[in-house]
Amino acid sequence: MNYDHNKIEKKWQKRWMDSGVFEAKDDSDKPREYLLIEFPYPSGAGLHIGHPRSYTALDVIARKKRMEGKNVLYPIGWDAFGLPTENFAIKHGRKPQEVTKENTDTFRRQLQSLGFSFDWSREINTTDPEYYKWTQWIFMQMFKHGLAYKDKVAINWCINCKIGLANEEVVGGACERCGGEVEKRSKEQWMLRITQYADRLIDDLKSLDYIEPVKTQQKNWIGRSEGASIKFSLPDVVEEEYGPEHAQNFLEVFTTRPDTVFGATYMVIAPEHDMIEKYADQIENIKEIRDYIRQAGKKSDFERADAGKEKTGVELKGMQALNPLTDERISIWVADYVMAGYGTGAIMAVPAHDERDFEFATKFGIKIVDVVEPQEKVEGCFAGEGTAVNSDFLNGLSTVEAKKKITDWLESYGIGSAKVQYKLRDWVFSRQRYWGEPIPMVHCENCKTKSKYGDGWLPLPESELPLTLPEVDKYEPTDTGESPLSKIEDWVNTECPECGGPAKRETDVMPNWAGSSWYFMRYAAPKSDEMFGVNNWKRTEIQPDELDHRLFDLFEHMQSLLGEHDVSIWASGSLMINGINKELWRHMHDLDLFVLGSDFDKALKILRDDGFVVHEEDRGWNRIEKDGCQVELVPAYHLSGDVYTHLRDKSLPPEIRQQTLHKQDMELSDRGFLWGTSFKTLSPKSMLEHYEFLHETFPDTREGKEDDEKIKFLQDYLKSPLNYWAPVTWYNGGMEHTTLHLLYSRFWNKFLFDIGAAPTNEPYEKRTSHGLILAEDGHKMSKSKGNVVNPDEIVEKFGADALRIYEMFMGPFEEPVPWNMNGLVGAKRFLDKIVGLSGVFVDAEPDDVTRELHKTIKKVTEDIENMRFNTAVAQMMIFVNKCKESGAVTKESFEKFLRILCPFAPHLANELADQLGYDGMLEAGEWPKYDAELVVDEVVNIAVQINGKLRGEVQAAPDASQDEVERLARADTNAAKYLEGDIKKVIYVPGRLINFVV
RNA sequence: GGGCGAGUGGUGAAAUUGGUAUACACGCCAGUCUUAGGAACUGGUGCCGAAAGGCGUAAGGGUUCGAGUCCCUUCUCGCCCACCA
Repeated sequence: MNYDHNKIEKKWQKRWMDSGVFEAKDDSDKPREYLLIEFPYPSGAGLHIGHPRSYTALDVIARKKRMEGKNVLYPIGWDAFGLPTENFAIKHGRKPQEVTKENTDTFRRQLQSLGFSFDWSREINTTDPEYYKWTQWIFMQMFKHGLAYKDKVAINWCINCKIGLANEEVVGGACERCGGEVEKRSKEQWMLRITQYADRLIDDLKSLDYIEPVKTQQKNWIGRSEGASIKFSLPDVVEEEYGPEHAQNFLEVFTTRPDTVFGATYMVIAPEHDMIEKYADQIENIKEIRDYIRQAGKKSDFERADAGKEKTGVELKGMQALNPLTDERISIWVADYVMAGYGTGAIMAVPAHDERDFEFATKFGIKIVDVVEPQEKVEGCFAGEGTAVNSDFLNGLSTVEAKKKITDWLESYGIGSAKVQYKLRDWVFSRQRYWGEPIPMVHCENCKTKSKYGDGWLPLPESELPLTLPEVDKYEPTDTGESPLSKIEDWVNTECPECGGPAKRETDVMPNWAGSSWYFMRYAAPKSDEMFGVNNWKRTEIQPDELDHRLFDLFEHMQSLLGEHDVSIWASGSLMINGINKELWRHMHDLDLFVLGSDFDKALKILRDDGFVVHEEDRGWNRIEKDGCQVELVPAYHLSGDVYTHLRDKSLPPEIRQQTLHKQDMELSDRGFLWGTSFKTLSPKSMLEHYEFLHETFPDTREGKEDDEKIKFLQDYLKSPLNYWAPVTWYNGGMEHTTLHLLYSRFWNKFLFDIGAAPTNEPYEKRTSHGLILAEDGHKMSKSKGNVVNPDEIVEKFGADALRIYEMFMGPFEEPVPWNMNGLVGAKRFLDKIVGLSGVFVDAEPDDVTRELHKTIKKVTEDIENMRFNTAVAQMMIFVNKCKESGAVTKESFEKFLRILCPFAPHLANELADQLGYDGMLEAGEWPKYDAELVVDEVVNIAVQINGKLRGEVQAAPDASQDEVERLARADTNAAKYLEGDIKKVIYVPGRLINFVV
């Protein structure tokens, strides 16, 4: 029966909006559930038919979870800064602000027409100054913590877009956005030190419920490899000519196979390597080398990376290196198969055990020495693991053993050390564009030497945020690479926040990954002026005194000393609370360090050797002094699961001074990073308990009094919406964001956690991914191909419910599926059939209809949780077919069915329930439960097999005994024919089959 | 070249994870109806065969009473990365 979808869909959308049923409460006795989809970029093209796939999926989950009694947050917003809008605006001579408003209006209307249960009261927009105020605030914190820095780097420059691109935005040597040519340019850029978080970004994946492909892609992207760095000396360099600063002339390389160093018969440096110009006088064929470098520079990364092409290179004449193990002189080559950006930009080449080196050595006739023997003989190059040969004291060792031994050896002679290397690079954060967040930094020549930050760059005072984007008439980028903002003089020229003198603003803006790196937090408190603080807590800027500075330096010095030796240190509780209250400096006086138990003696030795005075105190405590600063060092027996904290008051008995924090308190804790320093951060909840404990036990001590304030802060903090909602419980999005947005936002979240602004170490507990919707021709939908499906037309003709049902039914959620208009017709037909059922009800329905209903409830309930929406819809179709077939269903059964239909087709389900006289909205009702006894059939078909081949079928109860089924099977005339010989064995699977082996 | 994923009717796909292969839907064929609609309804629809039966999950081999599912070899397609030492 056909129904007027347009009329009923509008009606219910209005009711949902007016009643506010989908508005989440910041405080509730119900369990919380935070469901998140990637907020869209409101492009001028309008909503893509692929958007609703992800949105419907989580909408189904959100609606079901609400009916199951959860307090659900399912928010929506706009990731609205970015190039396409800016380019469109330039082309049409309009303001990006206006274009963005139009686009978001269209998107909002389109999304609302699909009936998603978003909490529209929390709608956010990254281009809203009240929003980007906090994006700027976060950047500023990063700067203050040394994670944002300016650096002159070779960047990817898109000639067409006139913009610097992150490595990730260069696809196959071309610009990801416009497909245009990309060249290398050197420019001062703001960089974010994401590499500092590389280890944690990998290690913390373990505890997360992300689908495997996401985890492996992130791991591979970060690309951690463990190996060693080795210094090869350069015997030909004449020391006097290069002065004392060059007394240590060597070429350093990184290798994952230090065990093969005996087979290193030559070395290769990247064309960009600085030793070429440094030793230009020494190199006899410098002209030839420079020619080669020039040619290599002309090639794009893409051409250079073309693995199929033949290797090229030139030998440096007049310079050789010394293999420290064989004492042989080996040649040095420049070749573009070695890249400047990875490791040291130089390698030791072991042609016997590396395919690239093998190819190169074969071409240029360089000696090849086998130093690893494989298990089985192989031809040519062998890159695997085996047994060391021709390697002096390594001979006979396995690859793993040899790596360890040679690394120790290198370390003991000071010519190498174990090293971890990453593929991940720091994040180029500047864009020479207009439509982005202004970077809230000021450059003051006068403060260059005086400021604590050193290079003249100063953050704006927080009170000046947001630094709003000035409205201008012309905002086209320039050929020179200057940002459009640089032309607005009265904006660029400003006062220095430190000395009041003339200063200039930063004119680059942030990339559009910035706003999306923390938006999930903004949803928790979309209008808050105290986003990362609460109530009356004032985040006062405390000026560090001279002692603070010295402590700070000392602390950094210790860190660099210990870090070099791979000794882990954590700062103590006093620093943890500082992470939250920002009153960092005050507590620097009380700084303690925890040192990993097993490394404690080593740490002491290193510090003693460096001139620290170590006073042994009681119970393994050590006070360390240098230059008038004191730091306490405490062994933390982390490996045994406990970490100790302590009180300073020596008059107290030791067992009270030293309180053990149990492992369970540490659950939410994690290693953090502060000024390049590892420390252990407790969760705010553990901290609160800790301070409450101290406060109650020692109310009169100095710390006990201060704890009042801390406790109040933590109590407020724990009540804050951000703390309530974080982390996101389920985040669904595209695989294409795995190594960009998803990684960036994990990085920002970790940083904010470390400084106490975010309550959790990880932003998302669970991550799933949807497949693309392709065009009917199986290709990607694109305007240029003219194969784009318009969602407005679909909603108009078939209705939002039909579109939702179809998108859930079309195939497995995580797989790409081609769009098919006929499939949509089928979905509409299914809905019409339901309307047809709704007419007449019976007082008593057949048993099999009831059983089918309970099976359906069970299957739909389970399938939604596992995102198997296609089979959930199929099962609902089976139920509807069953009802039609038997022509009888009770009102009660049908109503239950409407409740499980509701997440998929909410408009129709509500309309029909309303017609039945259902009181209120289905969304406010309960999710139906199934009766476990009714989900199994009374009688099932049991297959009769002879030697595994199907020969008959009998009916029996699912739990029938083997004897009974065997008897029935023998009575089956068809099967009996095959049962004449000896029966060797009978296999019976209850409710499934019986198999006779004859 | 590396990593991940996938190959099942004419099509999108199911298959309780080792237990009756092709559920559900589309399409197609035949029929009914007329309010010609992107209609509805009924029946049929893996292949060969008149039937009995046989053959069928990319190809080949293996384990098993039994394999779409597990193991080995090969091929094809998709996505991501790509000279990462």
